[in-house]
Amino acid sequence: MTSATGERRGGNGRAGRDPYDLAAVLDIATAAFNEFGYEATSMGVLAERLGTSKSAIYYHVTSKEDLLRLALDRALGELERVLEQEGATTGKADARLRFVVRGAVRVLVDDLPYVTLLLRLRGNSAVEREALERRREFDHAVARLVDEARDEGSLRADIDARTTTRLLFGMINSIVEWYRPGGPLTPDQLADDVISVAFDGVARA
Amino acid sequence: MTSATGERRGGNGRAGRDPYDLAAVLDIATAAFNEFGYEATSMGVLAERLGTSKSAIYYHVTSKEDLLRLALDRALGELERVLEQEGATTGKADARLRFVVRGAVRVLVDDLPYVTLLLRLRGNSAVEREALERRREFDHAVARLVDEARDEGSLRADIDARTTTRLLFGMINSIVEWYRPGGPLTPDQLADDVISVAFDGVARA
DNA sequence: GATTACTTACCGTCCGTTCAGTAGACTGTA
DNA sequence: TACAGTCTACTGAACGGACGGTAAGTAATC
Repeated sequence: MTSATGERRGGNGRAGRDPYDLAAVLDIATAAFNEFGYEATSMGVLAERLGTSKSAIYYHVTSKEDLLRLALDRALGELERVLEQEGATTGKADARLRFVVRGAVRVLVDDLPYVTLLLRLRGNSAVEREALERRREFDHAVARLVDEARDEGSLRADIDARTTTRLLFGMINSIVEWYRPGGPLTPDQLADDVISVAFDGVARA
Repeated sequence: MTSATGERRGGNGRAGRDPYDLAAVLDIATAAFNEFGYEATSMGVLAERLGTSKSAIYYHVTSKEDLLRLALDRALGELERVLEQEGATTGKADARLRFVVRGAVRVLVDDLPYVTLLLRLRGNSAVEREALERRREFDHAVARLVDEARDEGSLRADIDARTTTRLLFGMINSIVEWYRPGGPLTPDQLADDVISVAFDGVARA
């Protein structure tokens, strides 16, 4: 049996060996899923990278798909948390939208591999479809913000709100394809640049 | 033996049965690769969708990877053709950049499945790495255009040119994730919107 | 001796690919 | 017109290997 989070035991009961680190397993699994693709990543390779055996993984996780579910849950949880923060719920719509964009960029950078995995989903299994559904709800919440900011007069009204949202988040999400922490661009600078380009464009003002 | 294009014969020699349509095979294969992911698409499913057998496919193509190569070649060829057109080689850098952006959007729409496949590559095999290399060359050509447009004074200079290019093409490439031909937005309108948002931003002018 | 956290060995399935055989269309010769 | 020969374009069955997952046993810790 698995617990609600999918971890099999993990805690420190009284007897037995040292507990191990589920987070480390997830880190390595997520990195491999991103590197090879979920389907192309074998449990054997995963075990090798973890320095254990395949069956050792199955002691803690019920299936390969369970690893995927746990990883996606983390990314989605972090993104959803942005929408719940005060900056996203109070104030002018324009400021709330900018807060959410900045928050999304931060989550993207802080949990880069997890969000990368989320953004590459295809929906081939129940786990993937559920994650896509949660992602769609996030997108809708942002779309509502865009609508409000438009009504408020902060955003241009000559382009469809849905298209605006999609182009906006297309730009944001593409960050996972090239940004690597530790480079010349700090997360805060990146967020500044994204907001600046997204709201004011690349042309000279 | 395969020909240079990877097709095995295809033409009409004198004897034998009706030739068949390689383009149709590629269409179906590309659609399936996009739907399930390349690794997760089995030759059996492909054969089923084509209404033939697995081994019939192997008469025309040497391997599953060959199908991938042919599909990627098509997408890359179309993108590279944009850079060779007159609008991309003569005139002000700003106009050339806008021409290339518009051309890229058009290729994206016209060959949506093929470009989608290209944009989701991971680089797990030689075929994928070669395609990524060609794509990188395309990106570099665009980056040079961005540089020129900046020097010319048409683009803002407060943001790194590389970051600008990436955000610009992040926005453009994200189109494959949501745009579907036949919807309310025509390809030309889409190109207009992309250029407008990319160059002038989503904020009210 | 109870419980945890494994290890080694293995199982059934599916996948990409191959191979032997063959039906159908055409050509060349009589 | 007949029919052997040649070529294309397949079919159906099979193969080796890899993969996700399991079963049974065991060392470490309480």
